[in-house]
Amino acid sequence: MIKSNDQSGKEAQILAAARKVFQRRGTSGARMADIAEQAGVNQALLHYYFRSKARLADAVFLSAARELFPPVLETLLSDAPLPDKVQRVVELELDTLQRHPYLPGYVISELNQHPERVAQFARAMTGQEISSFGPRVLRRIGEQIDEAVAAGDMRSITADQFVINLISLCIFPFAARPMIAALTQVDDEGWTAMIERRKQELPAFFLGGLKP
Amino acid sequence: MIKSNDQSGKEAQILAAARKVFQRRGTSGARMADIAEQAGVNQALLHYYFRSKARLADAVFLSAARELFPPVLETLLSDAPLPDKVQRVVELELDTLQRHPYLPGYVISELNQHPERVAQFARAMTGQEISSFGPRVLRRIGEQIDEAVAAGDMRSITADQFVINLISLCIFPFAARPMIAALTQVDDEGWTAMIERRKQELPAFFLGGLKP
DNA sequence: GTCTATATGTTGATAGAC
DNA sequence: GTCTATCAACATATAGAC
Repeated sequence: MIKSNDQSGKEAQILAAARKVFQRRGTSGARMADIAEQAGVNQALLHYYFRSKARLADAVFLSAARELFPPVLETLLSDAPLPDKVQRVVELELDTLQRHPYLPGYVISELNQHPERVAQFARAMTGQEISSFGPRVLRRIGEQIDEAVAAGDMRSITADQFVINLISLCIFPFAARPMIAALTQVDDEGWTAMIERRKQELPAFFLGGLKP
Repeated sequence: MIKSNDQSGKEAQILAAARKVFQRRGTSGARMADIAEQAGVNQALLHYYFRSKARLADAVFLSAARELFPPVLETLLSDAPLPDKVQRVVELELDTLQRHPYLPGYVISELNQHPERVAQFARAMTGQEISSFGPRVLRRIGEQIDEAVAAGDMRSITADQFVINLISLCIFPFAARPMIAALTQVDDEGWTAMIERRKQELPAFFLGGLKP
């Protein structure tokens, strides 16, 4: 009965509020006062639960990083044929990002501005060290590429360029949404429509780029 | 003889230092003291020349935004055939970003975290309003796509998806460099090599994705 | 124009009542 | 566990000498 009075879920409220504020303002731009207000609690309570801004920021970053990549990496590691994987990754990622539009920009900012985040990111990819996971994915994709190339179904491409191209096409539009929206002059509805079209067209575009 | 004593170029020194610090730390993360130190001048001098941190940050952002996009947009607007444009944009952008690796992450951060930047960005695209420039580029590309489709050289694709795909493939790897480097476990040399390969392979990949 | 010294304002964090 | 009040540290900005 240690945290008896926390059925109200203050801790969860705080974390949710922190997610919102950190993702919009970045770690340095976020204010503890704003988080407290957003959570509807007193600022002192943030420190009671999370001790410091840095720790709270760590918690938020970790959960964000875990949301962004592991599902994709697991899909890429599965036994499905390559074209199916592409199809699934596009759907999975675009769906996730439509629900969490600020995630990519936030993760990119953090990773660029706070070097220590890189190691945290690596650990967040899975329980294990990235040293095993990243390369394992790339090896698996590489094998499948080799098969497809041997069968005459695909031009040769390195596994890392394959993966980089795929996630670039999925994630960048969300990270750069303000730019793109300005350039193409679309409002929120137009944006949603554009993303929906993208879900359908992207797999064909991506796989077409690899035809022999 | 108003700024007689500025042949030493203190103002330029400050701006250069500010660029460096803002691009690495973001607007909120950057410290005026760090900029002063980096520039080798006193902190009061920053205010003498730029009045406030906000104005200095504006100057830096503007120059960064101007470096990132206008050359690409002008290339896309030119009279060259579509495949040539793709080739040129890839070279141009990858070269620029190799020289300024932090640019994409910085611009993305700013645009996501500071809403007022969006309007500044729009103006920075060219002397004119983006309201004329962005759509003009898209219209021109759209025409060329239509021609290629009519000639049976290309699958149909909207002009905005065309441009989004192209800049995604060029810019994202730099914005997400820490992620990608962690995933693929490449060091600085490996990174450079990967980008060089990319310059050669990307145009074919991109155009291949549009074959009928 | 450029510096030192200092004022002013924020912000993260703690003490202590309830 | 949760709050109010307050502290200590830092960051931006200004005053004023040179």
